[in-house]
Amino acid sequence: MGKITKLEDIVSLCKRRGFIFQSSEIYGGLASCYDYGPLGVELKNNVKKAWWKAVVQMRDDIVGLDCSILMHPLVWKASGHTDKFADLIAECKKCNVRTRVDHLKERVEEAAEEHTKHVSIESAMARAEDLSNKVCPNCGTVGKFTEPMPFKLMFETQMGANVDDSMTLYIRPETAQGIFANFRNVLDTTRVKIPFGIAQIGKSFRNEVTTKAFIFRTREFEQAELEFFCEQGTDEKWYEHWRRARFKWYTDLGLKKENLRFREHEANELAHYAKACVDIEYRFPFGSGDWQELEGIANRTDYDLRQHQRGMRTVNKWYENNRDLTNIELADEAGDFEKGPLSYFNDEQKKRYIPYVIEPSAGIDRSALAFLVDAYDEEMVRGEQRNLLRFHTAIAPIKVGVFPLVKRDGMPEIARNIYDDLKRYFNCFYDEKGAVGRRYRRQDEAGTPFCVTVDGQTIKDNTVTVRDRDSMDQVRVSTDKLVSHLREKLDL
RNA sequence: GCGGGUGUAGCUCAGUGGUAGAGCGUCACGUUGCCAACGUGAAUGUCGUGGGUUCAAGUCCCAUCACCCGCUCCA
Repeated sequence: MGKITKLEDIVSLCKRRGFIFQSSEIYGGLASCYDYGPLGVELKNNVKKAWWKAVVQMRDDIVGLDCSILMHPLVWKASGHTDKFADLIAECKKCNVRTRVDHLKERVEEAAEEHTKHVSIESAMARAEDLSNKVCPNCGTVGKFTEPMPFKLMFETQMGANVDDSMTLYIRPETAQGIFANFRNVLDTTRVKIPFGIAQIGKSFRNEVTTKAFIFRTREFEQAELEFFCEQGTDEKWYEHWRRARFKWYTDLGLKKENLRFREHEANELAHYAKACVDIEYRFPFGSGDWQELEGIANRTDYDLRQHQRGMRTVNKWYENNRDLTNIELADEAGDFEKGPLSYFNDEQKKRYIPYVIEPSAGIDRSALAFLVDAYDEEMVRGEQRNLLRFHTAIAPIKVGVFPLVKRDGMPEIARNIYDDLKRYFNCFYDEKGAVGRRYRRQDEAGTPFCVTVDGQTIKDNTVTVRDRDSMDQVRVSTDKLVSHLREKLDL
């Protein structure tokens, strides 16, 4: 690992090389929002492609999906997000530290209420009215709190141009619910059989209480989520399967093993729907909170599908309430919920049931940054420092650089032809400016795995040199074998 | 949201209330036959933003925005 020891170094590298810019920078920036530059968008797209290939393309038991970001409001009522995706926070007037109200403890030492849960704002408000005996966990002051402030973690927006006739919608805080909402459609149209999965990549939005830390926790972010449906009883086996498979995905794409680890969730930090959850964390090379979550793998049980069956039974009530979610209670679960509309029928066993779900949920932005940081390297070559990004070939934004050795004797024309040919297969970059060594180094900094150079010998025997980024070694390859040579090397 | 810090060229950073700077990078021309060579030249600045004090503000004051560190938070 090179000299990246601070987050600022990463921010600087990302800016300098055109990977990531601050959003709206010319207007002074917008907190927590970032843009991907020319190299960054290639990197990010490659990360998404690699995920899709491993999770969808290479598997017979998983299909893809791309859902709209705006969904029916009842989706979020049923999923629990409208109630439970809101925290009530009070601030200690003495030390100004904010704490979730449900985390506050009585002054009298009570049986420690370890199992904290998100609850609806209404009930939390009712329960939290009296903070006079609560202790600030930071400074120990008793009963000096501000009024509890509700935090809405979902973005809201209006649908409908006519102001009088518009409806408040939520911008999805996770892609998962779109998958659950389409469970029936996929069953009916694709001949999948349990166990099977549905995968989706897309943007999600959360009003985090605090953001900070570059792109690790942004309010707009991209997720790659798989909902893998299986029969209850097999869920633990599949949970183990996906833990291993997802960890391997990161190492297969070049992340160093010593920078990756699992972190099991304790029982008291599990989400309201989860039976088990583990994070895959990456050790970013800076600061104190260096291990950061890249992906969480959760056993969501049959919670979501059962909840949506309740949601479907609530539609009329919602409509009668003028399409207003407030003061609406989710309909009770049917007695025979296992035979409901989101159930699965196993034709061999003649058995109908609501499947369990294993959910690997990866942060694309975080992963892209981990790949970037992990690939960064500095080394001394003949007394000069060489900066390079040792990207896995699948991740590298540019696959091949194409150069004429010098800008004469017909070399640029030949190199151009080769470039025009290669770019049909790979993302290539043509460069004829300045000394060739400089061009090599520039591609090293962008992480380009191979550079093809046309030289004097090319004119005589139609061979070119192919230079390897990591070793800087060169081999001569006949131009008519160049595409197949690079394809093999790049595994494309 | 609290405390601390930062904000000047694409990047890293100098800059004493009085002409806006360096290194690296970028571009052009020449040279250059394989790893950041050299020469000549050039471009690039709302000094984060807005107000105030002053004859004069990058510099002093106020507000604000953004980022970093710590706390806090985090399905």
